[in-house]
Amino acid sequence: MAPKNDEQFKIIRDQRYEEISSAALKIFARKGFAATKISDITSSVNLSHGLFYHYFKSKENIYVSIIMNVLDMFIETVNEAENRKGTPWDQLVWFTELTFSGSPEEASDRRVLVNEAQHSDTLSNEIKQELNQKYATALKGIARIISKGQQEGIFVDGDPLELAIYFISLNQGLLLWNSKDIHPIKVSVNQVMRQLQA
Amino acid sequence: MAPKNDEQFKIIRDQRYEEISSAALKIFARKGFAATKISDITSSVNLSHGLFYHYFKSKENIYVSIIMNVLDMFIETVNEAENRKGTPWDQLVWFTELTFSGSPEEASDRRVLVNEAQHSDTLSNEIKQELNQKYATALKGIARIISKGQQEGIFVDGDPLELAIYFISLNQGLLLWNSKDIHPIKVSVNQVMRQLQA
DNA sequence: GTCTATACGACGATAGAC
DNA sequence: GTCTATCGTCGTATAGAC
Repeated sequence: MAPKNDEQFKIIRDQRYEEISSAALKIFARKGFAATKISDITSSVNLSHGLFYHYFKSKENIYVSIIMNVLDMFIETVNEAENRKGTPWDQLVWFTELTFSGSPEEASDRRVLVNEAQHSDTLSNEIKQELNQKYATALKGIARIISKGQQEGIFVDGDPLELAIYFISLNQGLLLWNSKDIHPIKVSVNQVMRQLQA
Repeated sequence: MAPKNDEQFKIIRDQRYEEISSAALKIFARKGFAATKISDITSSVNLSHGLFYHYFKSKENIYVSIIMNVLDMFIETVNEAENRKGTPWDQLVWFTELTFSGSPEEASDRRVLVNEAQHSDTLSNEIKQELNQKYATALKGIARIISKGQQEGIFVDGDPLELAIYFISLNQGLLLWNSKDIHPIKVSVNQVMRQLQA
């Protein structure tokens, strides 16, 4: 009986889960894993300390789940770009525009977060490996697009995987740049694409 | 009397100071400020816990002093490039080669460290401002080189400061890339310079 | 100058009331 | 399901012996 209540509970629970994750992402990105206190998260969403642990097993647990989620979306975006209509050039332009569209803060936060996770010593090797694997998957997608573009003669010659690394490095370097408070810029897609132009 | 002893003490103290700083840089870069324990630092250089505080006032103190030092060296390198013989192109090639020469780990560590410091919420605003100012100083140096190159017609058109940001972002993105354990690459100076090429 | 021992506070996680 | 109260641990910084 009352299956409807169960479902509604689940929906509320899921919404709350998302709300907590989203707030936590921002805080983790800005303070780092170690410096982030559970109370930082709970106070930002009006959640009691105790109840937090009904949603997540531990601090590491929420941290890892957030990062995996970000990486999955990253892979998904690359796949969308690859399956899109248009030339490889158009596909990467679309990807770049998407990377720098929307709130710069959110994009920066995601980047900073993943960056810290990949680099940090606090995560176990298994998790870091899984993380790197997801990242590598996305990278290979970019490399495939570049490779196709090379065959069509619109991209510069060279190892597609290496070119993908240059491409991604510039993208992420720019994202990180705009998270600093020095001189934020409106990223020019053309300038980013220059790097690959034949 | 015994001024020689005093001097030798100072030399030993300075050497020890450098030794601690150098070890701490590596650890801070890999674990982040918050996750780094004083004992991590002291145990890596065989220093007792108590004695550490004869060298540095606090954990934040050593952290900030290391970062300021890294940034000063960064500015110094840009100045050297600018005052060098050769075309602006040669100057930036030299700078890029230097950036990726030597131990990739050390270069990555410095980059990761400064990156965290610039982004982190734990540092006071005064310090972050000083830090950003140093960074901006270096950036303006790069911009001047680019501007000169534009006048000579060897660099692409555009706001020199913005182009400097692209240039630095790519450099740093690549440094961060090589600090990940996915697919380290030997950075090609030509590929980096493509971005500025007229 | 170098060490050991300890004070003191902070934080993650849990227990248990409602 | 939600809260408050508390435990246990860890880590910075200091005090004080040698």
